[in-house]
Amino acid sequence: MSKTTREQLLDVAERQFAERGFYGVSIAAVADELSLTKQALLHHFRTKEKLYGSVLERISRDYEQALNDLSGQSDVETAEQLTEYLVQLAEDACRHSARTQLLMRELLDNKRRAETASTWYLQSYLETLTNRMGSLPGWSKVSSARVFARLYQLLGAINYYAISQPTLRAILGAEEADAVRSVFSSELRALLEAPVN
Amino acid sequence: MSKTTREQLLDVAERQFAERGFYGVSIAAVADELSLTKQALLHHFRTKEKLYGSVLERISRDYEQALNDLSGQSDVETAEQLTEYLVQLAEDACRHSARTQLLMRELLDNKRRAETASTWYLQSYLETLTNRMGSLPGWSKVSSARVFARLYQLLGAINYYAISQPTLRAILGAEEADAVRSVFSSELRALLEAPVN
DNA sequence: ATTGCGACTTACCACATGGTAGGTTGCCCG
DNA sequence: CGGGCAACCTACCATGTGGTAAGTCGCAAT
Repeated sequence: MSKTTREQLLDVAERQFAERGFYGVSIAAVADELSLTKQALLHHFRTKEKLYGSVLERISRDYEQALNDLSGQSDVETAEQLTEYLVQLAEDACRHSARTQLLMRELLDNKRRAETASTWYLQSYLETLTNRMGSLPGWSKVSSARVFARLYQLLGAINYYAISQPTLRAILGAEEADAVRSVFSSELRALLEAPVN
Repeated sequence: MSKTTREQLLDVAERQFAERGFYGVSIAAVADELSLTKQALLHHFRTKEKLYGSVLERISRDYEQALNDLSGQSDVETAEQLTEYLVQLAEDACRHSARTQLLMRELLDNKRRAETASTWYLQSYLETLTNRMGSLPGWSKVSSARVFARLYQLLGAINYYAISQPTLRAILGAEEADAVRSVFSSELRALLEAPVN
């Protein structure tokens, strides 16, 4: 049993939106990649915006589930667990670079697309992570703003690095880029363990 | 003496490209904002690509100059100087958020626009900064890959945070967002001073 | 005065885009 | 067998796009 047409369309759309952005993609181009007409696509998603929204929705579902998996793991949260989660996140962000790119674009666009659907997933995601981090031994007495600042710096480092991968490979060359990648996780740990200022 | 039309066009184009990306902007919209026709714009920049290229060129010139200012300052580089430079960079990135956004978009797009003009400014910029950091006392015995990884994480934290500003304000509310911003620099310092792993 | 030129304009065009309207086909269910 | 419906299709359209062609206007140099 193969994927449904709808899912295949979402796959292609996700990749194309990630590569060229909302305005850079035509629904005809998405449909064409599956040898369909754009009307077939419009049959599944009534408008281009709906298609884009569905792509985003699917991603946010996946993210939320990953977060739930983390939440469900245990009550006694240790620094190691959070660290490992973020290290894992970094690797996923690089592996699924299309998604990372798409979300980065969404972050850039959402001043325009304001309010509507931009906040949704980030909201609870950031909330949960901040709470987790704030309840760690070293962070319990720190202001929430400071916890959040540190967390966001880590997320920034991770996501920015993930989307930079192709560029870095071009700038540094393959071997040096791989060398960087292999030490990235351990440097990430160093940042996590850095004392509060 | 006011700005030339050409410069005004570049200003508007820079802002619009930053907000909506290359494909999201029409040259007519740029010209319209100055009450000109799109043909007036095409008179100054022969094509849309040329306009975009000119915007990028102007930005990269400014960045290079800022870097030169850093280079010229002194030979005995101290950790404090680099730290202050990065803190300054973070504040500039937030202040000139349009530029930061545009460069982020360029980073996302340059797999497509491959090779041509994407590397240019980043190349020397990263090179210089890496060398600076690598020659600091604490980093002199560390592999270049590790130096680079740490540096790139810091740049990621800075740039990601800068472009997130409007979203964060929406998610956290103005007062909490301001609170985060006021501790951001000091947390950035903490990351810089974190020991190597 | 005339020429030349930079800075614009209106008129126009080929083309791609998102979307509508109205089929056709094949399958499942009664 | 027949109705309904999902999943496509062809045909068409209004709009917006980047870009060309050709002209106007003011001004500075000869």
